[in-house]
Amino acid sequence: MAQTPSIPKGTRDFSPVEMVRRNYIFDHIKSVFNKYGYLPIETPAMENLSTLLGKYGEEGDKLLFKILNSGDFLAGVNDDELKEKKSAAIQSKISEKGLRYDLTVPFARFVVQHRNDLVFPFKRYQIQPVWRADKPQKGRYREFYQCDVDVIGSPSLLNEVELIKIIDEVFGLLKMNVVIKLNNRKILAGIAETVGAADKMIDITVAIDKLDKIGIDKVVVELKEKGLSDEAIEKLKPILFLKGESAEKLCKLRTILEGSETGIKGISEIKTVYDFINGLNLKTKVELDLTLARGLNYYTGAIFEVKALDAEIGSVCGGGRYDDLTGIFGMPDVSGVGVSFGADRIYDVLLQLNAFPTETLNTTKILFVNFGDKEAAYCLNLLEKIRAAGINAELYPDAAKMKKQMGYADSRKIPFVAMIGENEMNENKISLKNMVTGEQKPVDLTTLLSILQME
RNA sequence: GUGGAUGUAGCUCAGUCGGUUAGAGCAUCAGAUUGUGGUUCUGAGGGUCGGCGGUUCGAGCCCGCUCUUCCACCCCA
Repeated sequence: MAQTPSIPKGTRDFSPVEMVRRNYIFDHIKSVFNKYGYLPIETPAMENLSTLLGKYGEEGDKLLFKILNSGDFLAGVNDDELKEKKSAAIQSKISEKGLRYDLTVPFARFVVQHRNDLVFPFKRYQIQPVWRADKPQKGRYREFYQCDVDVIGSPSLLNEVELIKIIDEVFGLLKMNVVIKLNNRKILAGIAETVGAADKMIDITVAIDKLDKIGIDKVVVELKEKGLSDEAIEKLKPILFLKGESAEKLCKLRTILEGSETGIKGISEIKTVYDFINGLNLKTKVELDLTLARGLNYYTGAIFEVKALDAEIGSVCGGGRYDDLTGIFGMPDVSGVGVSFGADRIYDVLLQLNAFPTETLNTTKILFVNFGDKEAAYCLNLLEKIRAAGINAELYPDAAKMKKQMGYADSRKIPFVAMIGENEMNENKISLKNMVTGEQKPVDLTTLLSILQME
């Protein structure tokens, strides 16, 4: 063999076993989405770059995969630009399409484009791969699936509550222990306002997000670097060290943020959500986490993040409310909220915890041994009847040696093998072998069907 | 984007101080067994030692560059 072929960095092949497991995740997620009245959509893998650029911040733009224009892509580039290797200037001329980076922005585009055909509030789900030109590492891929649920066109906090319920139900079905972390961008804005650095909200949230990891001293250093005054930092400190249960924290926070209208609004939003979910029978803990920031800057209200409790991995689900995502596409004042399940990370967690059900790969119930053309033709008739009864069955395609055909059944873990040679054909019988017990006996078709259906 | 590690058969990995023809287990294929799998025994195939260049009489081993994979940071699902 020449060189073994390979696939691009950060991408993966999925074997049949892996696909069975992935479908196990997708099927459960879909069933919950459907149950709450969400409808499926799909959008193309590639979007116009104008749709994608500028929506994910500067970092995000760098992580977009760009698609080279077809045909003579250098035609519009002038010699000077080429000679000076001005990548940025040339890029916009040679590439006008890119692979989608998430499902939310394409969804916003979809909503604006089809607004006249949609009924609002529009509840949709979308399960498709997305691509990021990130450096791959543990739990991070360049091609991965997101499972998005969003409701757009309704400002009601009942939607937040519904999403929390959906998260609770999905992870309940998958038997995964998780904690839902909840925060609100308005509170973060209120904090920034209160300490007198309203314009530094993002910097403040990113820094306090690291509090657990790097400790207060380094956070202070980082905030100073970002240009926050000592005075502001002193005001911020008591907020960072708020202790207690979520309700208690909220109460204290309300006093601190008194002067900020936005902050108070954020608190009352969170409180409303809590009041609703307290009446529900949630298995998952919903924790108020003031350090939860989330990078995407289009969030304006609630933000969610779900962490697996029994595995060291980043978040397995995240999302939030965005008040004006469609505004950038010319449709202002439409509020939406949604979350995204990271199927690949959920997969990694379940695998690590050995939490996949076992009997998932027995796709074929019975294999017919091939003894030659005459016998095979006879088997084909039987197969038709067996399959009509809803049983997965196959005939070995070649009249290979018995050892080979039995070995095939064995390694495919097919539980039954049917052997029909000249004798069986004459007697109108099927020699049925149970591959688990090794037991073998001649049966007629009716008996065979009832044995297979019992399993 | 920054820093660290890694790469030998399809897979997991040995390979001494730089020294003859690079090994093992698993997997694959064939035979023992022409209508019976798993277990066993015998045999076979399979290598650009990640790639390119350098040092050397001689490189899987030393040096440089590059790519891959993994880990940390940044960020993120």
